[in-house]
Amino acid sequence: MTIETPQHQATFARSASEQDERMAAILVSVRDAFIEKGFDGASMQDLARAAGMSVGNFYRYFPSKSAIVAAIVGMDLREVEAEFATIATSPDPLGTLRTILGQHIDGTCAGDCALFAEITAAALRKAEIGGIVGKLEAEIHSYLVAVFALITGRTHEDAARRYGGHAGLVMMMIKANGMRRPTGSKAETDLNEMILRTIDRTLDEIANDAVKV
Amino acid sequence: MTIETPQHQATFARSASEQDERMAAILVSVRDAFIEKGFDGASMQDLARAAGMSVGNFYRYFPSKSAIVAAIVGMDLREVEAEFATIATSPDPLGTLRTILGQHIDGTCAGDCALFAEITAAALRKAEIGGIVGKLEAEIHSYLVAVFALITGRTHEDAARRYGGHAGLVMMMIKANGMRRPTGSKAETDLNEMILRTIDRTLDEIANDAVKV
DNA sequence: TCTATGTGAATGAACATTCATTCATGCGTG
DNA sequence: CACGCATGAATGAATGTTCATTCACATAGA
Repeated sequence: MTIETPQHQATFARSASEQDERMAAILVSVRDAFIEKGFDGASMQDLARAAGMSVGNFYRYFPSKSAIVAAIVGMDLREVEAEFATIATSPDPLGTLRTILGQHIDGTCAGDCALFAEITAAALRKAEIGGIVGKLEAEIHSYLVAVFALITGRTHEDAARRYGGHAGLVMMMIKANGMRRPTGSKAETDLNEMILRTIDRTLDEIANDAVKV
Repeated sequence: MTIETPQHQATFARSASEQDERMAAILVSVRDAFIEKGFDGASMQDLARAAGMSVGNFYRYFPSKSAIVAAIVGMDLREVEAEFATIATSPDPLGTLRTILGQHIDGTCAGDCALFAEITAAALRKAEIGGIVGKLEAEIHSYLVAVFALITGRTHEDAARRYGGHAGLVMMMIKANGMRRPTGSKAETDLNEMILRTIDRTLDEIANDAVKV
């Protein structure tokens, strides 16, 4: 079983967009393998099998495990960018931000949480991955600050000075929430509610700090 | 180089407390190896070397990696228990709790954070470790609720119902904070401050909810 | 001597990485 | 159109390494 482009087997020399699609499909499969076995736990043969291809061919796509993580993180970043684009162009940026954050908290998050935890752990150990993750987080932080600037009518610099901590807190909560083991207990829903409340308050604090018109 | 008890080579047939000390010393060394290489990344020979003993002998102490994690978590639990004992017997439980939580946030945390991240990730993957960690977290949660009950003059059940989410939030923030990569940037101190503020507010909310006398 | 404590070589499985090879297609030539 | 060749895509066996786990053996207090 091989991963195939929609119209089977596609052409031979692949176009750039076909390659992108291919890459994305591979990353999705590989992600599952990482979730199941962990960064060090997943062998290259595991990953190749998950991607539906031979080991040798897999090495044509990724020269190392770190490269895979970099690719996955890059894909995540593109998703986040899309979300922030939605927020920025929305008639009600704050409301849209709240909605999207709420979805991230409530979302079953399936395996993404596990991957999050896995990558976080690896980032603390391998400098290479630490750098990649650090860049991702810095970019998300900057996007958040941009939204805060938009909401309050402040410059990006001013917003960064005032709300940098707020942005960090929101990110931390989303991240930490994602790394919880789902238990289905009352404690879980209690905490969920508490997180949402805390995020709401944090955003309120910013909204109430908008420059007067 | 071998790890030795203070008076070299110790006696032969060891007393129970000597064994405990030995075990603790081994765990401390092994912890470092886990921090450096990760759960899957650290091999049993790595761990044995870190503990300053032969592979074969190491297996006499721990039959598996999971057993090591269980032992480490058990040690951590005993530390946490000691902290909560201090809080519970303090003349000002709330103040003492604030102080201890503050220390956990400010603490350089050295490698403990990395180990935290590592164990969290492993807990999501290996059911065995998930169970151990889940128990640890449940116990800490219960200790926190007990302190909240003490502070407000409520029963444990009532406190659990009212403040279960609060306890979860505090734990989550301590945990998430511990897993951050130290950057030394302004964003880091901003977030630190924000976390402390959020914890303070959470505790205030509980303190203000004490039963009237 | 007996038993708790310890050693480190040995074993076989799994691992990352490489490589000789095959496959399938596009393309130029006749 | 038919033929053969160049080339990107894919294969999976081979290589040397590391791993978890076991085992035969050593040492030293009791």
